[in-house]
Amino acid sequence: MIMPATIRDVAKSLGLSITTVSRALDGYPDVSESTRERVIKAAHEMGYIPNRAARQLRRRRTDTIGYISPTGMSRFSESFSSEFIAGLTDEAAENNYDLLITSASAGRSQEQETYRRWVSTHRVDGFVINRVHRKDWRIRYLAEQQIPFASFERSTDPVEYASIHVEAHESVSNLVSYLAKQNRTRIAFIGGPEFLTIHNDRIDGYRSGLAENHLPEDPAFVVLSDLTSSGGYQAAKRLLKASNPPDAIICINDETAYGVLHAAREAHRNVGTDLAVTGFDGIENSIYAQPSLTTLDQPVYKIARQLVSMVLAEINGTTLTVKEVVIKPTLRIRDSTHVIPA
Amino acid sequence: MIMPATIRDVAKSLGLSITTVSRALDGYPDVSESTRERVIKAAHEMGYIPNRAARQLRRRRTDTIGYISPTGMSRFSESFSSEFIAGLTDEAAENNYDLLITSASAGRSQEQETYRRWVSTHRVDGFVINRVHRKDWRIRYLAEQQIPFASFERSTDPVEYASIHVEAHESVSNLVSYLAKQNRTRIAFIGGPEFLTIHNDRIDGYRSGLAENHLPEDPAFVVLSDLTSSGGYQAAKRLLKASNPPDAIICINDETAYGVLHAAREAHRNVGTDLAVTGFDGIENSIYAQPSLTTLDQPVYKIARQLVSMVLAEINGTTLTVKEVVIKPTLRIRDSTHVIPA
DNA sequence: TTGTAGGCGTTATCAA
DNA sequence: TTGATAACGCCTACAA
Repeated sequence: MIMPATIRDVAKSLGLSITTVSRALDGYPDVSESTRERVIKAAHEMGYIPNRAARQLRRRRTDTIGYISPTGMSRFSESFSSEFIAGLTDEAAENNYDLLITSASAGRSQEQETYRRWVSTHRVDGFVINRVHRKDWRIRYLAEQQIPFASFERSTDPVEYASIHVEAHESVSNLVSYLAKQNRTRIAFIGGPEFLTIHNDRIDGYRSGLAENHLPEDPAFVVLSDLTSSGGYQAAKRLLKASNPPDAIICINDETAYGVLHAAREAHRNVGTDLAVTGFDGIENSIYAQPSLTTLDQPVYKIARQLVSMVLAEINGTTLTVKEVVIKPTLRIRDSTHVIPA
Repeated sequence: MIMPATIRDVAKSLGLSITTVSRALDGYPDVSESTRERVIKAAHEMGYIPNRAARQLRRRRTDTIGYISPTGMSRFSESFSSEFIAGLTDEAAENNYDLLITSASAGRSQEQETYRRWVSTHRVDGFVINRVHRKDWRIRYLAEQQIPFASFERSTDPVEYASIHVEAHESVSNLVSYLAKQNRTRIAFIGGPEFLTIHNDRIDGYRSGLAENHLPEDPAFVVLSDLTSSGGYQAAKRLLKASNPPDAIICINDETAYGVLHAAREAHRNVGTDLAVTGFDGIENSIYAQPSLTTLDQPVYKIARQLVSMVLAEINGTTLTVKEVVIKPTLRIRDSTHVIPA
């Protein structure tokens, strides 16, 4: 195995001390511009890359961010995950950070143990958290341990932390109004597990929307599901075989909506006219659904990147101007709610 | 931040040298049993965990295995990925290894760059490779660079490497025979991209099966798709609207089969009687499909674990007794091929 | 069976 | 503006 160049090799080749080389490369101000240029050039030519282990040992940092992907019931779709992970990795890599990923069943002891192990062994400098619960153990734990982290969506736990929130209340409410303007009056909602933040946000928006449009809320029109397409399929089947079925179904996410589309097809309902269906996520292939899916699009990749940059800021002690970022999703109107004139 | 105990702390607390502590914990034979016991006890009590960076620096190893998850066209299903990643992580963790994961579009320059970067910066000690192509750049590259790796499925590249292969030729051939015994004579096959190893294995098995049962091969009955359920849906739609449609469809994987089930429902075909449908993977919820899906089940979690243990063996220079492991999938017969007596 | 001491490659302190 | 030197925590010849 060929040994990579060390900082010593670079220093020797220039007749400089390793101290100077180190500082030139790290951008310290107390080094002359001409020297810095020579150093950077030589380092590049020799293919010098600082040894991570040595740097970590000395700096007492791991240059690594952790992401424990929640699996099990109510998982995210593959395209959500891969976009999210791509965003995390790209932002981390650009800042010379690694991303340590593992998956663990959400809420199970396995998950807790992993967090605890990574924290107690200083395995990572910070965390990104996804799929937040209304009361979230992870958030309380990390805050208490004073470990930097940023989360996608917020819990109700009374602690301060960095987060990105996708506005849902108003957006879903507007979605209801949009459907009401199509003279739809029997609008149903298929949600997720009640402990999820996103469920609460979105169902609240649904209720506001109904109220705003003077539509009564029928308890039979609210179904809890599990964010999967098969869950959505089952839920829709139940809704559609009622004596007075809905003429619109708002789904908590795109996956659920996929299942609804299948159920609608089975029930010979004409999606777009007979029955409007909407999702939430804007996952890549929602446009290829049959028919294409109206959805509230959230920029997953961008969100992931920003979460990493927020954690990095926390790690570096930079004070964030905004700790609670709010993003508005984009309504993408497609055929699943589009009444084609007869 | 509280500093974790170091080996020095442990040594001091026992009045021993750090050398002895180090060797006692690493299981060297030249340390008395009584001393070893004392050391282990004290280390445990003090919550001593060796500092990774220091150990890596000294040993010149990263104790990390890399996995670059291929994304983009023809991606695996979420449940495949999470089972696979769980297997990798668990086996790695048990051996005190980390798993560095990222995702990159398969075959794109982004993927190549990531491999090159991780190799050239000695970022990982070895790789696990998934979704192998018939001719696979990654395999040639890693073999050439002499980086330890193990792959799920094999390419045709003439290099030697550790791998796990799930037998498909005979299994799929037997599957054809099973369907033929139900007096099905018009058996179709929906495959994946031709460059994938699994496509070639499985379609070969399909062809052997046809030959063995003296069934003609109809080119119109072989459709290439992309391993996704929407791909399977499109392919099945085409197959089913033919003037003389198939009475059985063998799919390259479960995801594809899901799409086929939907298409069959749309076409009012009675799956199980009119039309048999089979998958390959045995992903967790294949049993919940409507109807439940007959499939060739491969133990993804176990395979992932074994891949890691193979890489570790390579890294440690242990000679593997078997470099090319072959696993037979289990045929799970369910309702999608089960003719319910009238 | 145990201890001494040197060094892995880097950054940080201090002096020049 | 630069350099000598001491850590960071661990492993491992080699010596005792």
